[in-house]
Amino acid sequence: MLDGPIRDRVAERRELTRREIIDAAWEVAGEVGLASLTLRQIAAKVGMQAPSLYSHFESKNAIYDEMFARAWGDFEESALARWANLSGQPRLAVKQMVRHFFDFAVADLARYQLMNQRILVGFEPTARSFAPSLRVVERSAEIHQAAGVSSEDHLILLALVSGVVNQHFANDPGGTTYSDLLDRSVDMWADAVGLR
Amino acid sequence: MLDGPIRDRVAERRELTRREIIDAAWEVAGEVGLASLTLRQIAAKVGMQAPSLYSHFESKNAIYDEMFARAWGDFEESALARWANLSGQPRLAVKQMVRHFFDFAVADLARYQLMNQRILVGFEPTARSFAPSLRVVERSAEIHQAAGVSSEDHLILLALVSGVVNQHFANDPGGTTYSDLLDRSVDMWADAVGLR
DNA sequence: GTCTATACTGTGATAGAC
DNA sequence: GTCTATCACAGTATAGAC
Repeated sequence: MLDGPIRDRVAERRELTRREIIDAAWEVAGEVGLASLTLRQIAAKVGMQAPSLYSHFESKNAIYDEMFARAWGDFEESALARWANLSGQPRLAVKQMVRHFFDFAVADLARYQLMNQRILVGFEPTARSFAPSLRVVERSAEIHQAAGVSSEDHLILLALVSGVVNQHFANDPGGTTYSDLLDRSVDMWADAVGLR
Repeated sequence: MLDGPIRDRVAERRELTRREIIDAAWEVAGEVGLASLTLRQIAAKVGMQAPSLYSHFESKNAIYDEMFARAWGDFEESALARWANLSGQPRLAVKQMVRHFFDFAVADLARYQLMNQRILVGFEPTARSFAPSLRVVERSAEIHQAAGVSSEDHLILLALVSGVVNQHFANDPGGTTYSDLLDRSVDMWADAVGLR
């Protein structure tokens, strides 16, 4: 006999379908915008009728919630992996963290809006979906505190980076203007807070 | 006989009604969010039936466009008035400009979203409505150039300020966390660019 | 210029057959 | 679990009486 827990093929299949739906939702969001995405569009993309989605998600907001959780979960995963071996030079380490966030944010407008802006009116992420986001900010705060950065200055760094991302999307999406400005921005901040 | 052009009472009345509608639209936007505002809600607020709005605006986007123009027009008016007598000390002058923008932005989320973020999917401001926005940025660039600030550093300042506003709305709307951080943020930037 | 009436489309969501 | 059929409602927009 085989050891270990018995695989639950039904649950696995269900989870796979949920993932398919979320992937389709991201595709649609990229095409028509996060706010104008409709259940019918998602269903069409995944080869279902719209009502069938309700076998997998109890509402449209539940889909948004899963998208939110997945987006922050993905970022957390990639971030924690990188942050485990940052440069020993604090300034360089910060630049690495910032660059990673910038690249991740800029890669997908809809995802960035869902993760970091309040553009969906009726939607509030559940506590469960919000958890990865909290962990990432917390971990970033710890790293900066260890480097001697005050919590206020940490907030300013986050504001600066989010601002550069915003300006990128607003004024030069697809261009490199703000990507080119990123390192200088961080240097300014690092100089001011006295980071080696 | 009286001199001067004859008043056009009809046109005046029309313009007044348009203004009433835009004011009502801002009220509704503040209540339900910029994107979920409906013509029926605006009409109800102004004491009309929804179709009657089409006597004054040719579409919903035309209403958004007028809101956009009015918002930037208002900011331009108040900004140019202040910028005419800025402090002679460059750093203080920048702080005054930034503080004014921050206060204006933070006073109204819906207005800020319309002015500075792309949250409405089908909407693009017309060239006419976009003009005040361009003039403001242009004037700001001139002032900073006169103070010896490079155009790159000017862009970084704009990013920084927009980032602080964003973090305010995202993390502490109604609070003073980011308002309190604003001066220190600008000082960091001013130190880095060597502003007196 | 404003009204009533209405057209038409699209939305999220539900019921029940299979 | 997916389907068809349908609901109730809101969306923008137009026609025509007054």
